[in-house]
Amino acid sequence: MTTINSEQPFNREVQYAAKRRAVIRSAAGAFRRRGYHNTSMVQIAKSLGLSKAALYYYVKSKEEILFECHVMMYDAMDTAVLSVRCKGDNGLEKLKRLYGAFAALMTRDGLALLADIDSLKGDFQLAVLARRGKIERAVNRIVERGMKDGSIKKADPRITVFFFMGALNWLNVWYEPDGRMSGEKITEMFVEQMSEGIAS
Amino acid sequence: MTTINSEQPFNREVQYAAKRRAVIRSAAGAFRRRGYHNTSMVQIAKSLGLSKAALYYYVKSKEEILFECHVMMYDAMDTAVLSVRCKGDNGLEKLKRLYGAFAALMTRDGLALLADIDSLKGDFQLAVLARRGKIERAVNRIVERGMKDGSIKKADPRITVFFFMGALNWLNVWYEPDGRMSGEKITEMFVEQMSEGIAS
DNA sequence: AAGTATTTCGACCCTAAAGTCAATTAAAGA
DNA sequence: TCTTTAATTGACTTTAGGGTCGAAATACTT
Repeated sequence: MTTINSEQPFNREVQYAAKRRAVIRSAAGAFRRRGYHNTSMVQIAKSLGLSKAALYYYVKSKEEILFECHVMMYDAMDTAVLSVRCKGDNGLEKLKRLYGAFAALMTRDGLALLADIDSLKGDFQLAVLARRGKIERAVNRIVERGMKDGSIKKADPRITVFFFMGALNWLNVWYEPDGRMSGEKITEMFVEQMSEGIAS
Repeated sequence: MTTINSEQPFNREVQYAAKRRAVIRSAAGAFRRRGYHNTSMVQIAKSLGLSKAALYYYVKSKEEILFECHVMMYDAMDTAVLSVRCKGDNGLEKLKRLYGAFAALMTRDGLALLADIDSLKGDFQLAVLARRGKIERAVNRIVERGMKDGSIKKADPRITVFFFMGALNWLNVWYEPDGRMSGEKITEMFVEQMSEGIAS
């Protein structure tokens, strides 16, 4: 049973999981570029050199792929929130680092913050809404903290957050990895722009 | 032929055009709320008290509806650009008024700046891309002008425009006409936020 | 090499929803 | 009231694309 292989990275489960992740990531890119409904399972399959049927060996449904795309992004965002929380900067500094981390997820890691939440039904949608709410609250908390400690100018935190998170979302739509401007540069400029708009 | 009726607003052509516009507007709202692909022709029809077949008396296809939604918005934006151009303010003031006008189109007039451009094929898509480009260039020009006259701080104008236009786009997603905050208030705060981020 | 488990595929099924049409109803004009 | 044209419909056709299945291929184990 438990041979030496199960300790190595190339046992069955690990490979299965890796391929599954590849499916999700590839689909995420296609969804970002063309949208969920304009991307067929056949297209996703072909871009991986597979047939459509093979896809269903790794995934239960197209909706599940979309769900996992969201989960992947929110996992990464949660991590970013965690990594920012501990350090002892003021609100603005925290927010700048967090915002930069978010932007980097898109420009560097190829993740996408998909808006397509209405294409998810029932529990899938509820779960994603819950995670989005969690992130939103975390960002709100940092902004409020910044308003208290005087590093961020006072305003309605919800609108402030909607504003610069909206800008980030739009990045999904127009950003092309091979564009003339590098992801790092864009990230940097976004942080700058956000920060200039809210610093007191 | 040309009876007195054709001078009145209730002749045939005018009514036809009005109903057609009603179809587009109603669909635009549904597209904004649930997305293009999550809205069926039957839903659009029922929300107007019509059958699906009747819809096709006013419209050639679902894609045409989406196209007209875009056109309606870009017409309104073009008008806003025109109305801002003549007056002799500096770049920042022009931009503030334009941005406010854009936001008002969404919060007051129920128009939507739909992102769903990939659901349009061929000439439809080309036409919309052309109009989007035109608006983008107009906004860019104002920003550049503002950077020249010193009212807007120097930076890459393209990124700057993407940034605050993205925020505007995101408004489509979260704004609900019956929400706790009024459209006027939101518009005002958006202008403020944008302006703070770019004024020199 | 044989046997077993995993992975992949071609061909098919099924359904939601776009789109059509002949027939009916409502409205306008005489 | 009769005629003509506009507006609307129920019932139908079509199709894209998600999802299934049993068989074939490939990879692993002994």
